[in-house]
Amino acid sequence: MKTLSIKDIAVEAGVSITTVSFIINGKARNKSISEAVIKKVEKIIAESGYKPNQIARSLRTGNSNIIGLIIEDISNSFFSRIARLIEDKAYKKGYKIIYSSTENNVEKAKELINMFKSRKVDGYIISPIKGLEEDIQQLLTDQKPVILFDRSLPGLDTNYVGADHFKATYESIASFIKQGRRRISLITTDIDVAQITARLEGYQKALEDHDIAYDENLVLKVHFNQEEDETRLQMEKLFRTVETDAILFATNYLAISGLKVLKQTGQKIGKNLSVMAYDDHEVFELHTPGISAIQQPLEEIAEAIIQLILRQLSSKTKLDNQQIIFPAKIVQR
Amino acid sequence: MKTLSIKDIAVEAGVSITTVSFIINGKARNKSISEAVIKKVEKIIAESGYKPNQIARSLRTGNSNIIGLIIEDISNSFFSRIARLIEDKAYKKGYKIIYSSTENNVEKAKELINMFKSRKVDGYIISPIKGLEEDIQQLLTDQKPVILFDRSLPGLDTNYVGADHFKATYESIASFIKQGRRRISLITTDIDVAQITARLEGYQKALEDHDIAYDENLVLKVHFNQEEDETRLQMEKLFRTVETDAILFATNYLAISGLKVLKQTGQKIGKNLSVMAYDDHEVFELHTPGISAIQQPLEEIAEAIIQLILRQLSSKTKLDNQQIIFPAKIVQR
DNA sequence: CTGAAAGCGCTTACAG
DNA sequence: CTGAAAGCGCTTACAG
Repeated sequence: MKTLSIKDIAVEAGVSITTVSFIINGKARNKSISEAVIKKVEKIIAESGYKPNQIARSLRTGNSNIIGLIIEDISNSFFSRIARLIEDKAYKKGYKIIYSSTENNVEKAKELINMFKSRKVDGYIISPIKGLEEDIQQLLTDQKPVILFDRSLPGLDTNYVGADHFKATYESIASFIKQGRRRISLITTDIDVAQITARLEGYQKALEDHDIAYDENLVLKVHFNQEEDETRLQMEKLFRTVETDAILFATNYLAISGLKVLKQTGQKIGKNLSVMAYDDHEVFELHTPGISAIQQPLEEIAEAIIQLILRQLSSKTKLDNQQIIFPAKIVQR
Repeated sequence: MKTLSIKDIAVEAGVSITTVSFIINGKARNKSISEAVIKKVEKIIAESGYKPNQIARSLRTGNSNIIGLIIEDISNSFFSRIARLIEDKAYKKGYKIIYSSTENNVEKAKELINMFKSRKVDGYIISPIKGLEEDIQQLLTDQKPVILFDRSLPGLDTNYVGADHFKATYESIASFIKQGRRRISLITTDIDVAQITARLEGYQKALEDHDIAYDENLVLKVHFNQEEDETRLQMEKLFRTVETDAILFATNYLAISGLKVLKQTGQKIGKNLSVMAYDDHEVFELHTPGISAIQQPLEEIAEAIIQLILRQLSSKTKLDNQQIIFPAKIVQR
């Protein structure tokens, strides 16, 4: 069974493909096609189950109704939740999402952008990594809507949606200090992106403001793409050799690994040790004792991203870029 | 800056677009294009950064190098992990994945299939729901590669990759009974799909084989799309009113909700209550006490899916459908 | 060894 | 009120 084309419909209805096209695209009234013809063609379309070929439409119009979403890792719950929310909202507006994970690999990320380009996606939602500046600048130069989220890239003037990581980290460390903690450890990753470095800076500033000396032995920068076993070994060593009364984990997967290590080594969280995680996760609520977490407002972030990109997509002229920064919330457990 | 087309390259090189096309598609030697021309054209392509327009290519060839992935919910960790693995493997073979969540909504799922159709995806990987039989049959009739996974649809002769849910459930219930449990509760959902009903059947058969009467008060079927609060209320009521010494949760998100309820009501897991979850989750390993779980072999499942679909994609002739069922593993904690 | 031309299925400026 | 025709950027059968 060959799939139907606009021509088949036109022949069947005894009109030109132009007329059919106008009707499909809701331009019929505009173009003053007679009601009778509209009715007839619509009936034939409905009965035949004809669906316009989007590929042909894309080739002709240059757009695709697809938004490309580039994230670090879809299996990370922060990203998968955001992805679900974005997909949902985009879908309601007639846009589809095509996504891919970069795994923090610059080469893969560049390829993804190229692939999205050659597929003529209408807009880009990117959680960027260092090294993509040029590629993203090129998209901007080509007048493509680009929304960065979670992380921004210094030197690029783009739309950005994120949370105030510096402030959230600062406050979490301050809350540790208020509890009387002095030997506060930060376990973070070595990825060189703004949202991670901001967490280190928030940590340092909070210590400084409370007259606590920065001790680099308390800071562990885990290599991004290493095996979890390796990460756990490093943490175990830190916990064994350095005296610590509080730990802030800069990502939820680091916190999960850390909790496994603490469980295994039998170190109890509570009177002598406080723990907090960046980005909430079901594990933390259910853990005994509950683990405090810094929560980014996922729903608001997703909504802001979609609003920004739709605004760009529907505007003929270049709009001013917006930076939308949401406060993150500390959930004490 | 206009994007380059094959014509620009042809003009620049002083050859026809036919020649350029042959070179791009690796058919140059085949078509006996001279080495000198090949070199020259390749150089120009590399220097100009020209990327072929995939939309035009798709329109002409009828395929897209895109595989459509239709799942229940990308934010469910079972699906997001599978999605990541599939994306990874597909990517290495030059295929891209475009995904969407059905949210167990038949209408949305049908729309997604239609959208994928009109985007001319090369193949479909679907975790199906009841009501899609006709649409999927249509894809098969159109000779499109279709792989169902996680759930199968009775009456459809397709490729299928999944786990033996009946056996896994049977064994988990049997292990409860071996521990001396008699009042075993099953908390499941009301979605009418094979992989969920198989879990109920495994539960019933295990009870029967061990001469334990089936008691419907012990079985809770939670409505799929309801709010978590509602689910928790129902569970709380069950735990309060019905005597239970073991609980099998038929999905990981139900188990997570259930653990929250148990935590809140102060019911301890251990001597008087065993708990097991279907599909593992980080929560279960870290929970105190650890929660046993039924683990599907995600890596093997993803690999089998990709193998099957690539096999179909690269074969000119119709291949026999395969059903690949992996055993699930019980992790006792 | 290489190219002119048809055609994939649409949209739209133009003409009547 | 409606249609013929050009063109989006490719691939490929055919011709030389």
